[in-house]
Amino acid sequence: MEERRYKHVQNFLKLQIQKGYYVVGSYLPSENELCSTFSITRTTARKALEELLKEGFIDRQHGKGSIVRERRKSLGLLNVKGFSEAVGKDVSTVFLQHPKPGLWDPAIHFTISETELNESCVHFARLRRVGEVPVMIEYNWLADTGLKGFPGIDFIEGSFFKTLSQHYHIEITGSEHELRAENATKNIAALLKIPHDSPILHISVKFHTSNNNFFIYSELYCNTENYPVGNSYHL
Amino acid sequence: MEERRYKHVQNFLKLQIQKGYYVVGSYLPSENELCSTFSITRTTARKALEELLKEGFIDRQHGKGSIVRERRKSLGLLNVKGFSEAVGKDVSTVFLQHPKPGLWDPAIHFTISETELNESCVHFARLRRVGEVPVMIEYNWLADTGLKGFPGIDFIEGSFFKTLSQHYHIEITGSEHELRAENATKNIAALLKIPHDSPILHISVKFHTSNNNFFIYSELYCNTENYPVGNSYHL
DNA sequence: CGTTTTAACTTGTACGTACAAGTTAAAAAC
DNA sequence: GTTTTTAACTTGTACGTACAAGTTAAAACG
Repeated sequence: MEERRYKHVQNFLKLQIQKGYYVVGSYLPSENELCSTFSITRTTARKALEELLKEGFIDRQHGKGSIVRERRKSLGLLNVKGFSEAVGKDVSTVFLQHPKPGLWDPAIHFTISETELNESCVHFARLRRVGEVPVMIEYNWLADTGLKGFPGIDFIEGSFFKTLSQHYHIEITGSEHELRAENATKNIAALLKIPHDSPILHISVKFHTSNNNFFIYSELYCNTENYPVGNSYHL
Repeated sequence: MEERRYKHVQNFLKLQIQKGYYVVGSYLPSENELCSTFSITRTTARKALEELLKEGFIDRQHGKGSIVRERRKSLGLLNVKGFSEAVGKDVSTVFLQHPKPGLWDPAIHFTISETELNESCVHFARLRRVGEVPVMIEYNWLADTGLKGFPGIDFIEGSFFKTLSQHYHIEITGSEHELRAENATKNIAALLKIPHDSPILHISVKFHTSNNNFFIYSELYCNTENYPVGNSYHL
């Protein structure tokens, strides 16, 4: 069975974007250019671009072209409000634990499949601050299969997802969340520099990726007193 | 300027679904049927159906047809896990305040536009329980313009959104959330039957609708001890 | 009667054409 | 030199055709 023509063009362009040949804000080739370079009709070229639009890689502008965009914004991911995308970028991230092989932790709230349990896992933890104030602790686990040479490389622009995309061409395709309000444990309270038993927001996340059967698990602990967690969804 | 042909078909089918002429699980007319009834080509019929798919009204199945689906599931809305969609449906909702004209409440976290402030608003509040255990309190506000005869009608299947869709053909098109972990106030604690100062999850929501400039504001207070709040997003 | 084949449906992909509509920069008019 | 017009691009809509591929029930076969 042969790969669909539109799928071929779609994957070609996606790879170019992932590799950084087209930076955010730049324009992809026009529909007619794609037609001649791939020997296809506009119907097929349009279908490929339409799919990239659905996946959140591009925006399309009538009369102008297809513009590469920050994909993260198309995902309904939770984010600390006024964090990372905020204007005042006095935001810092420190590693509590650099990526390192380890064991699947019982702290993970989502159910881990048999296949994953049989593999070894990589763990890392980070603390995120606004100014000098710590606002979030983030524990992450993932199966270390397929990501050759992973624990040992630096994150591109400090972003794990960006590294996953550019180095391994793996994209986030979805996520599941579980939200709980809890009293901070002694450990968490100390790291967030808040009184013991302060209310904190505990978020358990299971990220789905373009690589089937490969998931990323995160447990987040947020001090929402000054920086609430935000989320937005639009059709 | 004339309405686009595909848009006409799209809106026609959408209205049929909203009015309940096509129930969830039933099939829409096939592409070829749409072609003959509307005197259009398959390209146009497909475009209309493709749009309904994007909006979450239908699923499409190769070789079978377009099936009407529960739209809620396509929206990245927060929901109480094991609630409403759960198997054991011993779930109940009681009104703390039936829909009634009132004032815009300062408890609303999102900014309310000038236009909205100049209009009067409708308020209602509900308590949701699993068995005998209260798990969530929900305060809602909306501008009462356009929804003629609203405060006074019963909710269809107890759902405000379903009522909005079937009676007024207004759909939820997106939402913004702000999440906070807080200590329960005396009032909230009493309603949720939990000790004063227990940690609760406070969610502020601004729903966007198909009716531009019309929003719904909610403030939710959840006891997540036994029923965490869930959310899932898929491409 | 039970199985296999066929035929008639469905949606999916891909071809080609034509014109509408938004954008932009060069050419023409003033 | 400034403004207006035009022309050359872009994407959007809509036409029509053909075949591929998934689904299902009736027809043919054993």
